[in-house]
Order: sequence, then C-alpha cells, then structure tokens
Amino acid sequence: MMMVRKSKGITDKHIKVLEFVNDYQTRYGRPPSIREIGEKVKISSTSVVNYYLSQLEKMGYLERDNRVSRGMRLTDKVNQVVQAGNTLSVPILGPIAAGSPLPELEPGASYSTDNEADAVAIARSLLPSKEKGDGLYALRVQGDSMIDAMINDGDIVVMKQATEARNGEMVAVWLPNNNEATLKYFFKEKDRYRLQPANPTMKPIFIKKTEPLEIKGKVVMVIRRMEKSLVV
Amino acid sequence: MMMVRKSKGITDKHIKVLEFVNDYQTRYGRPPSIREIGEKVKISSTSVVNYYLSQLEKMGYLERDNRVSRGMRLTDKVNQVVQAGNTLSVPILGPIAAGSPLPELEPGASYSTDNEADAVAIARSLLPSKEKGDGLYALRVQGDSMIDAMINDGDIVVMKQATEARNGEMVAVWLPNNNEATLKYFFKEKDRYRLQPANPTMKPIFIKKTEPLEIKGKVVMVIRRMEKSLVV
DNA sequence: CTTGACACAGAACAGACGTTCGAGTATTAT
DNA sequence: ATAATACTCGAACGTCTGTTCTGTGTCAAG
Repeated sequence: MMMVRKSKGITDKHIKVLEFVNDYQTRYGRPPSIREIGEKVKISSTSVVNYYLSQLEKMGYLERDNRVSRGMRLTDKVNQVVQAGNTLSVPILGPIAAGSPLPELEPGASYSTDNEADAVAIARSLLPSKEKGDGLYALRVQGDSMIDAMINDGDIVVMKQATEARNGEMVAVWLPNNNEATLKYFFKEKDRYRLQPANPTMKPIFIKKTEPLEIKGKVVMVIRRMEKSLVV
Repeated sequence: MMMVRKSKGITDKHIKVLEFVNDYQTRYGRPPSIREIGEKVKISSTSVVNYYLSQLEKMGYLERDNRVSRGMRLTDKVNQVVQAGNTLSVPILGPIAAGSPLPELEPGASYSTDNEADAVAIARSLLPSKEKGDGLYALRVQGDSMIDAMINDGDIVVMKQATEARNGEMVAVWLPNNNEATLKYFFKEKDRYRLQPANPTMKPIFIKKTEPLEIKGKVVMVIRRMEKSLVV
C-alpha cells in the first residue's frame, strides 16, 4: 500500500555491486568486467549487471566509459557507502581559531567531496585500520593560539566527529564561558575536566563539570606542510 | 666494442611504456589495453608491446594476469623510475633525536620500499606538485627535544635530501660542535647562520660560519598521528 | 482486469583484446 | 663473414567483453 517503493534509493544489490567493484579494484588495480561482477553478486545475466551499473552511474556512484572493457571507475561519492581506494578524501570544513566557534556539523552526515580544492587526501594506511572514513573532516588552523597544542598556524587537523571522549584523547572543545576553541588532551577527573596541552611544559586548564564544555571531535591526525617557507 | 649493451637495463621505450601505463592508470583508474599502449608509445604491433610488457614483468616493474583484458598492474619498484599512483611510499630511515646523529644517506639513491612496515604512504596531492619523490625519506622523532620546532615525540617528519637550503626553509641540521641534531628554520646572515625555532616564543640559535654545520635535508611535511592516546 | 514501471534472464552480435606465429632487420659477439 | 641475439612487424585466431533485443514475472495504481 502506498508508494513505499525503494526506487530512487540504493538497494542491497547496488551496494553489493559497489563493494565488489571496490574490492576488485583495490585487489587487482583494475575494475572488474561485467561478467565478473555478475558472478560474484549472483546476477546471472550480463544485461542485469549493465542495468545496475547504469543506475549507479545515474546516481553518481561511478562513471562509465562506453564500449571500453572494464570502463568504469568509482567516484568519491562511493566513500559514503563503501570504503574505497588507498586514499581518503577528507573535506576541509573551515578554519579553526581560538576566538571563533567551531563549524557545526550535522551528526552522521558524510560531507561529500565535491570541491577538491577544499579537501585533503589522506593515505588510508595512516589512519587506524578500523577507520571507515565516516565523520572525518579537517580544519585549517588559523593563528598561533594552538601553539600549546604543538599545532601551528596553517596546520591541518584531521578530526573525527564526536561528542564525548575517553581519557587521554585529544579533542577539539568549545568553551562557551571563555568563548574559546581549543585542542587539548581530555581527562575526566572527580568533579572537573582537565584539558592538558600537548606541550608538556605547559599547564593544564581545569573546567568544573558544572561549566559548559562542548566536545566537537577527536583529533585523528595533524599535518604540517612546509612548502612555503617562513618569512620573518 | 666491449659490452656496452643496454640489455638487462631499462631502455627509453621501457620507461615510455611505464609512464604511459601510469598516466593512464591515474587518469582512468584502469590499466590501458595493449593496443592503447602501442598507439601512444609509437609501437605499431601488439606483439611488440607484449614483448616489452613481458620484459618489464621479468624486471619486476609490473605484474600481469594472463588472458585478462588490461591485466597488469605496476609494482612499487616503478616508483624508482616513474612517479606512480595517488600515493607515494616514503621509507622511514630511522629515528631522529637530539643526541644521535642523523642517518647517512647516499646522495641520489632511491630507497626502495621493500618493507612496508617501515614506510609511510603520503598522498601525492599533499606534496608540492613538482615533487617527484626522489630523495624523499622520513624520520621518526624520538624524545621531546624537538618541542621548540613544534614537533612531538612520535611525530613523523618527511624530508627531502639536501645539503644546502634557502633562507626560511626548515632543515634538519647536525651540529658537530654541540653533538646535536635539530630541526630549525634556516637563515644565512652576514657572518653567521641563524637557526630559528618554529615556536615563535623561542629564541634562535646562532652559528658562526666558521663553525661546522651540516644540513641533512629540508623538512617537507610533519605528520602526527593521534591513534594512541596520551597516558599521563 | 488492465496498464505500466520495475527487476531479471537468456541469447546473439560486433568489436575489443591478449596471444601466437612466421618472417624480416639490425646489432653484437665470435 | 657468420652466427647469435635483440628488436620489430603484420596478420590471424579465439576468446573476452560491452551492448542490445526479446521475453517473463511481479507488483502497485487506475
């Protein structure tokens, strides 16, 4: 009853196909043939595989080159469904500075990487192996305010969406009372939070549990590129 | 006269083939067909292309899957000849610490990445576009001695072989008189060198030009992974 | 019930593709 | 010179591969 149709959406079969194409691609360095897909995804006709591939192309999950054997490649959009490739495209959502609030994220959303200019490619091998790539985003550090976190102006911090943290994890927090964004190691103590700078010579900040403290994400990685030289 | 044979070695044609396969692979996400290679490399017979591919396979530059269309993939060894893929495998040559000398490098050598455990994959898009990957190596920072360079224990510094530097570049230097390795911004002044810490709150070191100072490489990138949390 | 959209199967076709073979030319070693 | 080796070509073969077409069954809407 009613239009409870799944049409227009991705079905299990679609995902199976994408997964297999991705697996095959990473394993053999080339896309599979239509018949190879059919075998593994239990589709007994090449026309049906072709049918699915056309749909996936329309949905933007892959591009096809007509009349070329193995003429297909997965797009970045596939990362929302399946983890693909050696490299993960992490969107740079904006700047992070001490005085400005952190960019708001819709929880669970995957930020598509339409704009390649505003993204960094991270080699998957540098991330924890279980990391799928959901909820990963990056911020560009502005100003010297993170120096006590050993993070410099211009650095890129790769973060994972989170609203809580375990002791010892480095998190991005927003302190409404201080109107301040900061990156610190997080420790929950008796009745307060201890925010410990990465630089061991610096003193921690203590926040009472009654005071507001918003965890915006965990720091996964920090990248500093040295191309442009210091001009002092 | 004499065995000035190029045989057993790579010829221009071989490199042309590898370059094209690599270009095609990065552009289309799949290897080219034998005939596509022949067109671009100006080989008018498929059997000749096959001939070269067999040789390249024997030399270890690529693997082939018999009787499969586009059944070939480049190996890591290709990186020594051609820049391949989205990701560059940079070998970690050893630790860097204040008190221990930096690893010696044979100039111009390309350090093959046999051992994947001792290498980091760097997304090529994070490197300067002209960077080919020769003479790139990485060091794992040991201890807190580089804190004034905003570099932490456990960080990975990606370096490029160099014995000189321009003003403002961050270099790894060995100071024989002090028996110290350090990472600093480099400035040549009238009769001295100024080594400026990345942390603007720290004071520079001055080295008279009469004193020895060995530049071991330029810092290209710093990577800090946060997987393991701080335990204090 | 009829219609139409949708998912799937099977077969057939034409072109793409890897492989092999016979033969020719150039380069080097003996 | 002669033989061996390296390199190149062209063609033919059989299979792989993408495409297309016809047909079947399901299911919901009118």
